[in-house]
Amino acid sequence: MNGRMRIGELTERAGVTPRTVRYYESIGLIPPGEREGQGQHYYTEETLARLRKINQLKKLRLSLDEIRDVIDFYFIDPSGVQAKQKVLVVLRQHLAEVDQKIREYQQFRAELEDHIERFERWLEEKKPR
Amino acid sequence: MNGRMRIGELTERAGVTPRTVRYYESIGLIPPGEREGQGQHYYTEETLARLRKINQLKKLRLSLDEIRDVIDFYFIDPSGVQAKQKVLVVLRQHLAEVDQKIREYQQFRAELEDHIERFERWLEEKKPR
DNA sequence: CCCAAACATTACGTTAACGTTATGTTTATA
DNA sequence: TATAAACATAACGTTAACGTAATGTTTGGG
Repeated sequence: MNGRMRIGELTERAGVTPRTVRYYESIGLIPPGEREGQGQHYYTEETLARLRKINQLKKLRLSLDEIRDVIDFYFIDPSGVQAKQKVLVVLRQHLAEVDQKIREYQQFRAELEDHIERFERWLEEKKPR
Repeated sequence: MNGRMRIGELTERAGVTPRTVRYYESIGLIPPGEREGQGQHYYTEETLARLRKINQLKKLRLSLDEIRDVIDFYFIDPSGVQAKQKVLVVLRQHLAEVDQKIREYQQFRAELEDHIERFERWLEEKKPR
């Protein structure tokens, strides 16, 4: 609950490994943990929240590239109306993409069911009893 | 229509590349084409049928590993019952996975809509005209 | 016999997202 | 102060399904 944690606490609470955190830092997905001089890195609650949001988006099969395109909009706190409207545009676009993916999966699901039914009917006819 | 074709005819009729044929040979998905001494390979109609069956299963999004688990039954078991039962198991498993993904996407869709609505309400209150 | 296609054989490349050593340093605690 | 646990860094490894040179050999037609 502190604002300063090391990588061990961060990764445990986020459910990722240190390797993942460092990889995300290297590709600019999360900000690098601050360090005092040359030693270890310290991370904030906001970075933890970012990691959790990244995990959410990963579950939706977004690539890290795609996540990088949208992640900031979840954490910028737009002071003005224009900023919020920009966020809205991105979120709506995101919604459209998710709807598209849902349609694609449902289409594939239908094809799968069709195939399964055909297999079942074939087996029924061949082996009545 | 002969029983002896070289790789060019095989790949053209199967709709794959020579690289694909050799890769499939290397992983034991199709039998290696016979050769006279040291020269070129000759393939049979059965290998062509195998390639076409592989393509069918790939359209069902089976991995080559999964295909290798079932492909032999199409050509060894004359009734095809065993093969179809095995394929059925794999297809049902895929169906369950797809259903799970659809649920995840719908959950995320709901969260997104919630987010969007909150933004819209904020903008309405702040800027009612 | 000649030559262009077709074929064969290596072997490195590609993409994404980290895992896994290997080795050395820092921190916290007794 | 000693030392174990935690941390840092570098670099090679992994998965899937082939693509893409690069180089050499075989085949069929004229």
